[in-house]
Amino acid sequence: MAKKTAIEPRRDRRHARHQATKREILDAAWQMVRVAGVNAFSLRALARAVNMEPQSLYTYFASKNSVYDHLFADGNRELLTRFDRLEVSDDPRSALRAVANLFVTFAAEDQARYELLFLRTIPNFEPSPESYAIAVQVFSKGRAILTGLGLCNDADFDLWTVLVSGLSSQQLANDPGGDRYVKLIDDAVAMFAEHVIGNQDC
Amino acid sequence: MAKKTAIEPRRDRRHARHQATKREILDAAWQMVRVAGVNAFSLRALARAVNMEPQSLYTYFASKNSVYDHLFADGNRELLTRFDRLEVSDDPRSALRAVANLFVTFAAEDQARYELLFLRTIPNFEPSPESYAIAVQVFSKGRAILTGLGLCNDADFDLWTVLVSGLSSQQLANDPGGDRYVKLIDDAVAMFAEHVIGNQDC
DNA sequence: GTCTATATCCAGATAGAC
DNA sequence: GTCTATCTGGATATAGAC
Repeated sequence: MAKKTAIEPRRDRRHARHQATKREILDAAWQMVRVAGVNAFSLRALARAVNMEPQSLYTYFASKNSVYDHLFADGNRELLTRFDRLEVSDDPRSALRAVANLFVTFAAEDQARYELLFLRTIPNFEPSPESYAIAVQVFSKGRAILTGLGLCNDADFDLWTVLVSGLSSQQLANDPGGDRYVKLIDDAVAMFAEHVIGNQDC
Repeated sequence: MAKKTAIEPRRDRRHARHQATKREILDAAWQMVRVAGVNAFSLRALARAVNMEPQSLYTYFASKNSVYDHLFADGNRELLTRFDRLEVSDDPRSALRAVANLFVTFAAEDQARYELLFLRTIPNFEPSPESYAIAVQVFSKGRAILTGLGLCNDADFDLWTVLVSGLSSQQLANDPGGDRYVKLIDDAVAMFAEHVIGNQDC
């Protein structure tokens, strides 16, 4: 695709403009789902937010679910980036703390994003294969980090995800904007580390 | 209210019939949210399911959110009943296992019910004070059981809810209908019990 | 790429006859 | 208590002019 750039500069400029508008629309969409929730989201309201007629959005997105799909991909890309940037300590406990902090913070930041990425509450939406592939990358990255720390047991990894998803969902459901469950991260990690030590046969 | 029964039998019969129809409608509503999800639920479809015109439903429910509210109360009453029936063992670990099993089983049985009771994904719905009071009873009951087992620390109780909600949500999200996370309950309880022992100052 | 016009359908809710 | 009729507004999506 990149080789066309040199040959057709006009098309390239048009493409860039198109992408910029698309991004602008998606940013507005994020703001809307954050304010009103993912299930109250509508194309009409989105169009209003970007000063367009609802029909014009179809130049950028084939359907409402396509917008959801781009948001889904956005969110997963963001999470993947944070994982990639994470410097993993040599000390397993401190590394586990960092991973849990990263995930729970990401979750607590944005209820709508959490709902979109990790709960399946939107009636006819499921991510496209391309977007889902990013989610798989996120999962693999998390799994790889824990394997690197010497945690190779599948059930123990599942137990780990139980902890971080439990912390995340309780924080969002019972103390949105607060830190009641975020404060439990260190204790939860200590509990987990104590439990799985010596349990591995890598 | 009960004293009116003897004086006005006709009103009472009418009342009973009214309640029966209401129940029938709610049962149909449960079936619908289970099949299509809580967010795809509509009064028109509900009316169709019970062979009524949509407008007739307003004889029984003041609004769509009132239907949600009755479902919310239903679900919490069911959970409360199960807690009340639970025979709590003297052995703390075995009691904790039973509580976790009760809750996670309840959650895994019905994704829609879990969403309605524990996630807040329906745009303009929040439970009425009367319905919410039942949810509070459920929480108190759970808390009382754990206190009875010698767990009096607030943070440890929060950690407990993190575990059971994490098990529940992961089971529903990643292995609906299966037992991948249900199988982890005993291990999770063992981990928790080991961790909180000696941590209490009741 | 954006618009007007339109198609098609669905939603929640109220008024009033029977 | 159930119906018909109706209000009001929302939704996603397509066709075609400019």
